[in-house]
Amino acid sequence: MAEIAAGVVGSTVREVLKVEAVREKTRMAAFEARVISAEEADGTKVPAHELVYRRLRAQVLFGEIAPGQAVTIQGLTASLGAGMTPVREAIRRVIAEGGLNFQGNRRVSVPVLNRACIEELVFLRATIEPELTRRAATRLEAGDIDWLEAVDAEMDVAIEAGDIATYLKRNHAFHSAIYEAADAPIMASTADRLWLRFGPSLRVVCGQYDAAREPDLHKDMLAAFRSGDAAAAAAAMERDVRQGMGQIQSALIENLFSP
Amino acid sequence: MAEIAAGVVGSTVREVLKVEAVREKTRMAAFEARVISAEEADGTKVPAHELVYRRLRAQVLFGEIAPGQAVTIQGLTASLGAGMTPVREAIRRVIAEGGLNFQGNRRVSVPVLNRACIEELVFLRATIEPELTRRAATRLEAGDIDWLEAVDAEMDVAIEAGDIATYLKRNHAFHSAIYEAADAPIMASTADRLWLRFGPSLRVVCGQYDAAREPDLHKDMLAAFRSGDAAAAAAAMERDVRQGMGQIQSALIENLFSP
DNA sequence: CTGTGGAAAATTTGATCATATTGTAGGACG
DNA sequence: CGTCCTACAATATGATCAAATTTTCCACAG
Repeated sequence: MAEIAAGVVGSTVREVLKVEAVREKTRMAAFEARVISAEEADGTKVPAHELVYRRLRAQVLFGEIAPGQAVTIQGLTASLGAGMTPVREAIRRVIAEGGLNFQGNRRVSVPVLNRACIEELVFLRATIEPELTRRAATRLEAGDIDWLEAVDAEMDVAIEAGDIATYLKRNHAFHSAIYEAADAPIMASTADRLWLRFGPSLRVVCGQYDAAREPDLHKDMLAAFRSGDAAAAAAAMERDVRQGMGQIQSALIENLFSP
Repeated sequence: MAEIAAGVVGSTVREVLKVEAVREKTRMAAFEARVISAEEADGTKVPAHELVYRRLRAQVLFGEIAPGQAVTIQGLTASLGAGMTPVREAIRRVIAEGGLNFQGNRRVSVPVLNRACIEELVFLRATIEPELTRRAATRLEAGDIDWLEAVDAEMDVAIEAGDIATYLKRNHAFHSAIYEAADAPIMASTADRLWLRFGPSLRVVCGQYDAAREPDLHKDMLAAFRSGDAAAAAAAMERDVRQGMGQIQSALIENLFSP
């Protein structure tokens, strides 16, 4: 065990992650590369603690670490090839964002959603995200909407192909881009933090429900953006939020006694 | 400087803070001691990084560090007598909560509010905090309301005496207790994080406006709690939020060009 | 003879620190 | 005015200590 760890630690996190960072020319690829790459878009170096944070956050957000599963410092130092200090800082950040739970006995794990939490999340999301959408609607330019449409199309392809990982990433990218466009950093970070709470459960839901049967509210939103109808876009976002959270709630109620 | 730091570092943060923790029998004292003490209420030890975090958070929240002022790791290791690792983790946590700003050139400072931020905060607070109050109203018991009333009374005394530090702490304690009583952890943590954003500016406001001239909405809230009128309590909270944020906005507009 | 309970050792994991390395800012110098 | 240099602060590592969990093993009752 010690020998294995020593072997991994030999190469820095920067080198390990550089290999993964497949740089492409499309905007989407650049968007994803930002999570993994050792360099920022402008070429400045990204510190290790930041890289570890982004990787860890993505792992939680996209359900790579299952709800209830424990996260250990030493496990991350081994799997990411980083030192203890950066890993520690990354974990603390994600805990502060609600993506991880700090149990009293100094154990850290991914929180498990219960019914009360879902109700809270529905209230918060249904309040904040439509407002962000309303603001974004007045600021999005044609090129931005084109990109949103492309992301949404990639999402549909992923659904068709049963590629859950890509579906989750594109779905988040779609929403996240709208929040960024709203030019309201506090609300955007608040909304993004909520995603960290229900993200881990989304993957569980995916296998259970046929999303294709529900109306596609992303399309409504895009149409509203095109016609500059902020109220309609906000309304579509609220329905999208309620639809998604409803699916999580249904799935969790069924699985309530079957972990 | 190095000599001074060395002198302080000799004693651990635990010992330094233990001295400050004047344990009393009143609930308010216990409430405050929790921030500083080296032991939890049940006697379990609190790790240094947690203590540093609480201290730092309080310093930001109550304006002991002014908006715009820089925060350095080494400064905190010296002033709190802790090692670098715990300080580092605490800073990351507060940054993740929005109480500190991580500037690209690896500088950390207390963010300065601008008009756009205040508008965001008004929207979020005016949405979330009344909802928390509504929930709290159905759960607060007579003893809890008694305590809230006592805290509010202490706040009035502090205002009368011109003791801004105590005023800010009691005001926060009043709101914080309501949020905790709402039994909605996600919403409560969201609301508490927002306080971290405008807290530093509250102290600036205090010197400028005569709060006594505005209607005392805490009293309305308490009356609504007593009569079990959740809607009235929520309405009072919303007015209280708008009143407070309005004062900040007025003060900042005046001082806009006079730092 | 076997299964259960509990205590103690062993292992894993977390917390903290001292120190080496790296990057940045601001001043000195051409 | 731009470039280089120095001092300082942040980043990152591995070592060390402490806490908690897991495993092991033995005694004893059934």
